[in-house]
Amino acid sequence: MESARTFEEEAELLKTLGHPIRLKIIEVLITNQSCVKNIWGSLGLPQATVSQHLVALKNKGIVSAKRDGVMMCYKLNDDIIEKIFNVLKEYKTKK
Amino acid sequence: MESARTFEEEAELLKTLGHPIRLKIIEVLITNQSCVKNIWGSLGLPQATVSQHLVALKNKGIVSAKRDGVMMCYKLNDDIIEKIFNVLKEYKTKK
DNA sequence: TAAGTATATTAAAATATAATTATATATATA
DNA sequence: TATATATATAATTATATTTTAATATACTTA
Repeated sequence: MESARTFEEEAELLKTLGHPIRLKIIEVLITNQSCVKNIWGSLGLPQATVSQHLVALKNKGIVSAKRDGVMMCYKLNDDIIEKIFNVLKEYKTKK
Repeated sequence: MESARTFEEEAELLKTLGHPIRLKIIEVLITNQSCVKNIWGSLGLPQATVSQHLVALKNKGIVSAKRDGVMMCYKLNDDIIEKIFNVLKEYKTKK
């Protein structure tokens, strides 16, 4: 018998995705994997801010990182992120 | 020409969905529309808690309410919610 | 209209999250 | 080894969210 779902993990995932900067980062990573400098450079955001959001994404397993020389290269871990992102494109606010 | 997306609204939507109680409420509403008492009764949660989460969901246009006598009947507003919910079912944490 | 039921609102306290600035670490190269 | 570059971490401050309890409102029916 299946016990009632708690949705704890699913909520964590959505909550982590639910930040404008993190969505922008994900948009970048959907196209290509990318190093940190590339991300903050293209988004015009402070390095530390981006780095902290990347930590948040990594802690939830949404992205993973690999060192390449001086640079850390981030990529999306799971197809599910792109799927959610695509569903989101249909979204229009109804106030 | 299209200016860079801010993802403000999308982030708000995901952040609002990203709470375990609200996901439970949504799970109930995917099956049937339902009055408040039904929701807090079946989830075993305080009335005020459920009521406040319903306000949050309504403010984002995720649910809408209609009075039926003493009762307020809530339903999901947008297919997109069920789509996100379905994508979420594939999700397994990678720590 | 009084009493009961269903729901909403408010306020307060606890906790969590965010941005900024400063500093630290790791690697590469002269 | 000294220096530059890329990234991470920490501390601080500001803001937002969550929960709970108490109270208020709306409707129904006797």
